[in-house]
Amino acid sequence: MDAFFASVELLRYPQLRGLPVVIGGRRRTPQEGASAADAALPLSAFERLRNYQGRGVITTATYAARAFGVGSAMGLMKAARLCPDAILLPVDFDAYRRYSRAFKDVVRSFAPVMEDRGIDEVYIDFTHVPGGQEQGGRVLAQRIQQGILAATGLTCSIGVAPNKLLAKMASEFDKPQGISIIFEGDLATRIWPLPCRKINGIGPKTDARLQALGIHTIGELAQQDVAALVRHFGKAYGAWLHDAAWGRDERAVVTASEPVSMSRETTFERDLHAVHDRAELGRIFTALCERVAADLQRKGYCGRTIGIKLRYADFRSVTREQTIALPTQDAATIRRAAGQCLRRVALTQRLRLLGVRVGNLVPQSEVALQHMAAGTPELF
DNA sequence: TCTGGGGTCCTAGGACCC
DNA sequence: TCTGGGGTCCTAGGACCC
Repeated sequence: MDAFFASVELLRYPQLRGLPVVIGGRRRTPQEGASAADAALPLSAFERLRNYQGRGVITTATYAARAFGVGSAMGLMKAARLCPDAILLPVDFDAYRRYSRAFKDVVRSFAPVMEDRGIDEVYIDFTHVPGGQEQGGRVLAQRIQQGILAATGLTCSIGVAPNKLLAKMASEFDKPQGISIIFEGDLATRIWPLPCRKINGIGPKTDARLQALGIHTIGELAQQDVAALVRHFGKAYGAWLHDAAWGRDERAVVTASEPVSMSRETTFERDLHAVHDRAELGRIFTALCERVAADLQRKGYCGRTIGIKLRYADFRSVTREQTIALPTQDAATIRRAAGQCLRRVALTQRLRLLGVRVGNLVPQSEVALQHMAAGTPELF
């Protein structure tokens, strides 16, 4: 989806169309849900980025804002210097999730073999869709774009290719509202000139290491000896880098999967000290455990591995986890295990973030009997 | 001007078992 | 006297993605 969060916001605030708008920072509270009247709010009613104080990053920026050099993951204070007049909107995940479901429903109505890749992205297997091969897939891609636009008012960009790796790259060739089709024979002309960082799976760390080796483009990566890549990056990742540079990817489109973990974390408005701010930290900690427990209950899962995450003021992170005998979705049980984890870390430095995670998940239907047998149905 | 929140997967060492 | 070869599970950290 094109600038997904920002595009959803523009649907309810059409008066912001064409203006620099960034989404980020504070979460929208339920009382702040936009009403029909908001569509007519005067521009002066919107908060400007220059007035923002505090922590937080941009999750999405409109294309008008991107022209100022602001973009995803950038700190809001930095963005405020680049574009002080930009309008700042708090995130509203409930709204984005509704639109996410809506566009995925449209996709599935055309092509049922769809893999969910988060809130604004999917992979689709066209192979067996009637008419999917017309004009190399362009006809079906156009129909999907039109269907999504009609159902949601949102635009998207589609890449069509022989595999997921290339399709993902192709989807970024012509944003917004583009369709790009890549054939195997296009590798040298359309993929190899791109920077290595464009490969989904090469992040900032690997990119820096590649650059240090004098490898900047995918074509340069492709020319490397596999053995040399394996020496530098390990057996599995080195071989994968070479395959990726040659456009090789055999992964299937996976239509269903079970969650592995659920977590909640929060960055404090100011750094907190374990002793000095003990009461406040304790309240936040318990609330995080309750939120994870509520998530598990709502989605029908229990987990055996309870963990915490801390981020110190200097941004170092540590994690601790503990695996308990029986999977749980009970807030007090999670709180107890997480509390034991917390006792195993040094708390002399100020903290900026605290998180609670439950892993090793199993569907709750598989757990009830275990707790009955153990005589602990209340901890289930 | 410090840098969100929710995830997945991988690695590597140690415990423990057969 | 020093020393097998699997295998699984647990833990901590890190890279990466949306």
